[in-house]
Amino acid sequence: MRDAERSFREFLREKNLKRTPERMAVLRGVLSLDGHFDADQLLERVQSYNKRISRATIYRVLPLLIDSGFVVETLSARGRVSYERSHGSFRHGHMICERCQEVIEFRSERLEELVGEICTAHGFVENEHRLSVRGICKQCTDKKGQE
Amino acid sequence: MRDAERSFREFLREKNLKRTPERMAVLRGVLSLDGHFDADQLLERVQSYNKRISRATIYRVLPLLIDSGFVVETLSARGRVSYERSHGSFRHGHMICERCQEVIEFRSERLEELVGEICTAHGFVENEHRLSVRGICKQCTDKKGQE
DNA sequence: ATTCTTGCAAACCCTTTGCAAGAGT
DNA sequence: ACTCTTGCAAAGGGTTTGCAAGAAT
Repeated sequence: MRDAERSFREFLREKNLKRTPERMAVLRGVLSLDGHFDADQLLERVQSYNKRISRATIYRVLPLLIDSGFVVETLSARGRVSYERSHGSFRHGHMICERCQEVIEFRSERLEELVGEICTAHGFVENEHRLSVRGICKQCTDKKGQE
Repeated sequence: MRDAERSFREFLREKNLKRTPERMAVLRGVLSLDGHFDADQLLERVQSYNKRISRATIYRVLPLLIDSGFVVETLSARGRVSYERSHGSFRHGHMICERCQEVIEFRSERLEELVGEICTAHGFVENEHRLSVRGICKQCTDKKGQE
């Protein structure tokens, strides 16, 4: 968290952007949220620190957090874009159940390695990757069987 | 193509939806488009078959094509959702260059297998998966080096 | 005949933006 | 001092929806 702050300040300095309490509060909000969140949820969290921070600020800071690698965009149900903390949260993929919309996170060391190899083979420098699998979760399959 | 039509009709029948020329035209549009496209591009293509088909119809048919597995949603640059044909196009991942926004497609047999294994381990029945890697492409890395 | 689907245009909703006041360097 | 950032509220732009006319079954 201290590290994150320092690293974000560094990013701001490099880009000649100012370190404001609002920006730091949004960073703090992101760090405090686990899993997926949308702009509204982030706003709510950030406003719990400082009620005066506006929705516009959330939308203005989010791109900075994406550029600096703290946040990644993800796709949640039905065309909605949401966000996810990137730094500090371990890498994982998502399994999204098309029946109940549940999002199951998983992790695979072999997957990380494999992706690394594929990137190297293409001369691509990886920053981040996301794997999402769509299908039917165990619960729903079981339920279906009982019908 | 014939297969796709048949399969989509089957899907419509199962859902008690009617087979209309408009719906079939949107399917045809999707099948004719390679790679990513957004609602507008699809509309344009579909209107080249039948000018009277409206934007609303595109938006109404797209979810059907997603549910029936012909189309998947993907995330393109800066929070924009786009679509991609699913049936008939081989499975692949995307490498998205954060500098030039180029999308490079790749394919890996080992990756397919690995994902299959992971799903099995979770009792998850896979329909489709997407891997996207963000980073810097070879061209941009090379260019950067020359500066 | 009845029910579903379409096109139109208005409504929606999330995101972006212009502006004047305020904060950071 | 100068420039950047913020909040507000209005604008924007893609997506959704109510409705009456028109197809599909």
